[in-house]
Amino acid sequence: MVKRSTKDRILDASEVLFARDGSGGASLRAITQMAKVNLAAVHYHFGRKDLLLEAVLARRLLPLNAERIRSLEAYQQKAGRKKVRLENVIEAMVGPALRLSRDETKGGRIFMRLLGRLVLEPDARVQKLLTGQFETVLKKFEPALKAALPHLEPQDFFWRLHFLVGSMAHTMADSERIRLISGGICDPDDTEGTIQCLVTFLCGGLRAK
Amino acid sequence: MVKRSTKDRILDASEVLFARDGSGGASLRAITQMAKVNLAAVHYHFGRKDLLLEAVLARRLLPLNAERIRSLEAYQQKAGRKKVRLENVIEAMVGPALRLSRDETKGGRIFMRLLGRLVLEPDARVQKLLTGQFETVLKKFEPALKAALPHLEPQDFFWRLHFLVGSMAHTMADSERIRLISGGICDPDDTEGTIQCLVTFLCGGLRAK
DNA sequence: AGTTAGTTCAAACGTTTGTTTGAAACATAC
DNA sequence: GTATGTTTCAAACAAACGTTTGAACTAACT
Repeated sequence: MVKRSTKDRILDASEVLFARDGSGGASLRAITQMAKVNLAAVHYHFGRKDLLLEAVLARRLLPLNAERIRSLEAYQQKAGRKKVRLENVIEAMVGPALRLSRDETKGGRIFMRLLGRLVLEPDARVQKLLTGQFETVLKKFEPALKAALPHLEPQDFFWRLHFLVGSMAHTMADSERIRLISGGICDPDDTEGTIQCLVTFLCGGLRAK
Repeated sequence: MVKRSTKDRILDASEVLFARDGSGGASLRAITQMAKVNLAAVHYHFGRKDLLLEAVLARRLLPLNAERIRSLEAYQQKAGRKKVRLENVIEAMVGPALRLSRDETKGGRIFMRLLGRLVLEPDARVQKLLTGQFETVLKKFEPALKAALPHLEPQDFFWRLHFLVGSMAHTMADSERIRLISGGICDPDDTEGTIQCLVTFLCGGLRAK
């Protein structure tokens, strides 16, 4: 076990505590205490509290979106001249996200909870960051999605995209409630099963007349 | 214009500021200032800050869930001996919620944003309150839903219910992003249109093979 | 008018907050 | 080994926080 750097230890602790207590609720003292780091180290490495939050986000989101685009391009390559099946487009969109949300070595549930909370945070800085990230992905996916759903009116197209994001975000962020509500029947730790279940649901909804 | 009571003014302001800044981020000083009320009035009327939050929630959630159940029972009555159509069950579930989320005289968007934030708040007290509210509704809806979806395995049933909640919550809580992302094509202020769109999507997803 | 219960008020309590400071400790180069 | 730039540290800062207090006000009933 290599000793992690001060910077990484701060990021790890921030992720946990921002997710648990909110970006406003988590105090730098709690963070530095958990990270076993001096209080002033935060300001030395990140400047201000909100810049620390940005760093926590960027660490996970940049690789995630790169992976989504890589996955879509792999499906496109495999399809050759034909258009990619809707199931595959959706899998490329939600699969990497859900796998990340279950990968505890990369923040996993904790990071997803944080993300879910930030989506509704009206802070302009956070919103710019999130919307920017999402639009990059959307730009890449929009053509493939429209090709797979040629019968959809533009209005329905965007609404259903919106509903898709909702289901995905809720499934990523809230992985334990389903176990409780289903009385143990559903197992959120079965990542690939969950993905398949979600893809089926979403494709059904997207194709609905 | 009748002057609202101190208690109501506190609830109104709390709703706005809890939604904007989170339950931890909103200070009692900001709330009482917006409500044009003395700081100590909060403790006089509600005791503690978290009891104030509970009161804000109860004011909207109790009538909402009553309305959902009333609506489902109306459909059941109309169906007589036959089982209620899936479209109607879903409408009874998401319709009242979405209408509330667009009714600015009853908190509207603001309250929904608050609700969305609280879903991911790990505070045990808040979770108990929310899960309790949801289970009351679920108990009432479960038979009708299962009857309308007889082919579904229990596991798929609960997962899809989970996805439904995600789409619904996201649509209620985040009403402006869709306008932005769709480039103005989608209008979240068209409440009934949104409901119909969402019901179609959800039924498609729920029925998917 | 006098009494009482309900409500509002300004002021203060002790904590905790994000941020700053300047010195100490560390590593790397010459 | 001394000098240089980077990182950590304990201590302090003003500001904001939730909560408490006791007196002042209001309205209703005797």
